[in-house]
Amino acid sequence: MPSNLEKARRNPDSNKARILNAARRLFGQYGFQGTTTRMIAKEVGIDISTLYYHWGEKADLYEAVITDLNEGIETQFAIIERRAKSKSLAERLDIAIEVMCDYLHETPEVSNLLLLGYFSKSKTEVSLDEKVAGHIANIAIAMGLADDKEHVSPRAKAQIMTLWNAVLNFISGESFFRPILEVETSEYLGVVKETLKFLLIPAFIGDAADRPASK
Amino acid sequence: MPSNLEKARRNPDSNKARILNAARRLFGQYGFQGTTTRMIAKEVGIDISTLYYHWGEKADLYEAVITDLNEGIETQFAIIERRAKSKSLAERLDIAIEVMCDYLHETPEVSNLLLLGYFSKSKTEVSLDEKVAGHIANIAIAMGLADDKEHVSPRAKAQIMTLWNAVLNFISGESFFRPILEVETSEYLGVVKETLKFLLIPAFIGDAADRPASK
DNA sequence: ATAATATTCCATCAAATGATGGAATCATTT
DNA sequence: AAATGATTCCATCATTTGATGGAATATTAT
Repeated sequence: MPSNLEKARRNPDSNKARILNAARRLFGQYGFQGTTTRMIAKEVGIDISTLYYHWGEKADLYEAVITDLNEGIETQFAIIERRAKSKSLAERLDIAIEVMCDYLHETPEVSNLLLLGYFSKSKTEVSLDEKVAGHIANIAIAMGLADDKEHVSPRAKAQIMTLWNAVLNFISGESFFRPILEVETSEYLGVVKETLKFLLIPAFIGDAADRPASK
Repeated sequence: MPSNLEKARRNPDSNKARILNAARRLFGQYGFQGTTTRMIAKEVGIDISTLYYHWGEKADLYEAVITDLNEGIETQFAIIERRAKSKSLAERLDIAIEVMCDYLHETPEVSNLLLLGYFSKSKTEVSLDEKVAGHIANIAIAMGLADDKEHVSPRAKAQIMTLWNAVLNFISGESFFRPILEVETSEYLGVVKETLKFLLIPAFIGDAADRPASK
């Protein structure tokens, strides 16, 4: 329920809000099945019945987490769209990569939750990311690859998905990928941004210009 | 245990082997925490104590699944390496994308298991994919981007990771991404391959051209 | 055929987990 | 201060889950 979420957001010190935040961290780290209501309650330092009082059953809390998270992402898209206005495609992509990488790196549970939503089926039907189509379309528009949500070409969608997933993967899998890359924590985000820009921006541009022979 | 796995592989009709295969499918679909030993036993049509008799505790079975899966992947890398010998970089990348996409598309649990391994921390420390570093290095060598496992540049690693992750994401998230792309099931794999080749091959080639000569 | 070994299932445990009722406490209103 | 409502915790349930002992059955070796 949105009014329910609103209540938690208005008072960030309330137990209700603290539960939501702890749930986000833990669901993001261990997934829906891997997180117990007791883990969340313990993290907040309250009894589990307080948790149930505020959010109802576990699946409802999870749903609230996802809704909250999707709104956070949409806020970032709005920022990108505003900053990308009247820029070249290359600059727009640069901005998009910068903003999303920074945002997700600050709140790594978000990437994790999204990826878990994409790839793991929960026995109990909790998944609810039909929002993704919207995200993809929003990026397409912000990048100037489409004029409205209904007319994004499949090719543009596939390309944006590749980019979007790559960002999520690198942020979410940092603990996994960073040692392999042998870079310091402080350098990781920079390496990721650089790699993504280097790999993908030329391809997007080449495509937008109707594929001239590159290089 | 390798000898343990070997036993199951030698007799694919044995309950031991059937348990392993069911476990792979279910762990891949629902993750470690989301899969119960009873689910696996039910799928095979046996009692759970038979499962415990053959594989010991749940975590051991999971470990066997992962080991089995990693060996399957290494087999594919060997195929790629053989077929890619003495081809141009563009052709090598093409072959790698073709082989891995086809293989993973036939056994979608594999991508899922790998991704879950990357992104979800299990409370019980079961994760065991230090193999990934090896996979990345293997691709780098097969692509001719490096001469030996110890000397793969971070940049090459990051690029290969992007490609590798993109493949896993698209295969594993098909049920999620295909409706968004609005393509038929029969077309999906082709669209994915095309997108990956189009986006990534030029970037790899451009980069290799900048590299101080090696081959 | 007999003995030894391997495999399977039934019954059962203990712990963990999702969930709830109800008493106690705190805050707000009147 | 009293009354009303909101919040919190304790105690407790019913299920689910990982795991095991032991009897029964099948398989293999002698």
